[in-house]
Amino acid sequence: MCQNGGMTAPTRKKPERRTQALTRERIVEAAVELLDAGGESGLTFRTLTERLATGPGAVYWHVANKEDLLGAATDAVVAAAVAPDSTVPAHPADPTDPAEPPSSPHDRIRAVAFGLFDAIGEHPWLATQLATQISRGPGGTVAPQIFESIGRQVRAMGVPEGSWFTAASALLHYILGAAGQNAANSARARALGSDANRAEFLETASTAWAELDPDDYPFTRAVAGRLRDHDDREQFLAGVDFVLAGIAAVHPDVGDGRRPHRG
Amino acid sequence: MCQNGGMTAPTRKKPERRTQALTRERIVEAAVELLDAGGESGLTFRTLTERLATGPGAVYWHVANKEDLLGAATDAVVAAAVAPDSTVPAHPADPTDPAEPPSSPHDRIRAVAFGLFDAIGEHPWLATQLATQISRGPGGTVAPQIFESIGRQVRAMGVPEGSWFTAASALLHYILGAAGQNAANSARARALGSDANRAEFLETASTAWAELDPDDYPFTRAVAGRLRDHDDREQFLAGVDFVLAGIAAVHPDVGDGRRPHRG
DNA sequence: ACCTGAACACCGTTCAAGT
DNA sequence: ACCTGAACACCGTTCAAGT
Repeated sequence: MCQNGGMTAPTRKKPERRTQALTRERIVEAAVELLDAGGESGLTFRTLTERLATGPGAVYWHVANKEDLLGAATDAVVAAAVAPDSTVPAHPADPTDPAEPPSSPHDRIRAVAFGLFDAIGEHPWLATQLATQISRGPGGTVAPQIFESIGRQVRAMGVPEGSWFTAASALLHYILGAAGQNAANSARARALGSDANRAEFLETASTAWAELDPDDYPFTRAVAGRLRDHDDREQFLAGVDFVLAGIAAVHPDVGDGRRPHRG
Repeated sequence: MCQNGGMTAPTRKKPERRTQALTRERIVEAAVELLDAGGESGLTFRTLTERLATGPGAVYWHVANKEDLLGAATDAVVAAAVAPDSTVPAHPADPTDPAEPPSSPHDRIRAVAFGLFDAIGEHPWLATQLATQISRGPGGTVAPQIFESIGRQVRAMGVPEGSWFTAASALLHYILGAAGQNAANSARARALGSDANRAEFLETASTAWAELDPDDYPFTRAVAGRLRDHDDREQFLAGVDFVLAGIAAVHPDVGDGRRPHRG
C-alpha cells in the first residue's frame, strides 16, 4: 500500500559512495549481474554507472567500450563454467549415474558440455554472446577455453591425432548450438516463474506446432507431442552421445563409451 | 580529384521519389540488403528510410518494430535457403560426388545443412539472428521451417518414430552451432577481400593459437596447424556425418549411409 | 488506408577538467 | 593514474497532421 515503508532506515536514496576502488573485475562483475537481471537490454552505461556509483568516464578508464565489456563478461562466465572443478555439476548430469565423479573421457566431455549448458541456462544472454564473441575470431579467449577442455578429452578418448581437430570441432559446434537453443526455454521458463508455468509454456509451444499447416509441416506436427514431454537435459545428452558414437563409428579404435540405452 | 564528376547527369542528390508502393516485402528486402552490406549496425531506421525514400512512420505502418523487422529478414533468408529447389547448392556439396542431385535421405540432410551453411556464409548477420530468433520461442516460423526440412529426412532414414524428435533436434543443433561459428570466418574472409587474404587470416589465427600458453592450452596449440589448413565445408560435412553415424549406431535399422572415408 | 517528419527519450562515447 | 560529469551524435519509437 505505502510506497516507501515507514522503517527507520537510513535515508540513502542512492547506494552510498562506493568504498571499493573501481577495478575491471568489479565492473565486469556488476555487468554480469545486470545482464542476469535484465538481459542484454538491462546493461547500459547508465545502469552500470548507477550501480557502481560513478560516471561513464571512470568505466571507460577500465574497459575500451561496450563490446570489450560484453566480451569480458562472457569470458568470466565461461571460464567459471569450464573450470575443472566446476565440471562436477550441482545437479547430477544424468539419472543413470548419479553421484560418482566423472572418470572416463566420455563422462568428462559430458561434464564439460553440461557445464556450458547450465551456464547458458543461468545466464541466457550467454547464448547470443557466445555466437558474437566466437564469431569475433582468434583474438578472443573464449573459443580456445572451450575448445581446450573438450579437446583434451578427445585426445584421451584415443581419437587419432589426425582427427583431433575435426572431432573436437564437431563436439564444440553441437554443444554451442544445442546450449544456445536451449537458452530459449530456460529464459522463458524463468520469465514465467515457476516450474508449473514452464510446463504451461511447453504446452503452448507444443500446441503451436500441432496447429501448423498440415501440408507444409507434417513432420513438425507429428513430433509436437514430444516437444511437450521432452526433458532438455536428456535431449542434450542424447545429442552429445550421437556425436560421440559417430566419432567412435568412424574411428574404430575409440571405445564407444555409450551409456546403456533403453530400446 | 574532383569530388563530383563533371558528367551531365541529372541533379538528383537523393534517389528520386520512390515509384513502387511501400510494402512489407520491399521493406524486408531493403533491410536484408543493408544487413548484407553493413552488418547488424548497417541497418538503422535512418539508413532504411533513406534507401526507401520515406520516413520512419511509413516503415512503422508495415512493421511493428525493429525486432519484427529483423525477424522478417531472417525468415525470408532462411525460407530461401531451405526451399526444396534451393537445396541443390550452386557449388557441389562435396568433391567426391560432384554433379548428381541428392537422392538418399543422408544426402538430402547434407543438402539442407549446406543450404543453411551457405546462407550464413552469404549473410553473416544470420548467425546471431538465428540464435536470437530461435530463442524467441514458438511464435516464430524459422525454427519449424528448418526443423521440418531436416525431420522429413530423419523419417525417411528409417529412424524409429520414438526417436524422431531426438534425432532431428541433434542435427538441427549441430547445424546451427557449426554454421554459426563458421559465419565468423566467412565474414572475416569477406572483410579481408580476396581468397589470398583469407589464407592470411587463417594463418594469423593459427599463429595466435600456436602462441597460447603451453600449460593452459596444450591441445589447442597441438591442433593450431589444422586450423590453418582446414576446409570449412569439409569440416562441417564431417560433423554432420558424425551425427548421422551416431544416429545409425544407436538405431541399428538405420543404414549408416556414410561416404567413403579415407583413413 | 497509408504516409510525413518533427519531436522525444535514451543510448554509447568523448573530453576538458579535477584530484 | 584515476575519476568526474556535462556534452555530443545517434538510435528506436511516437504521434499529430496530412492525403
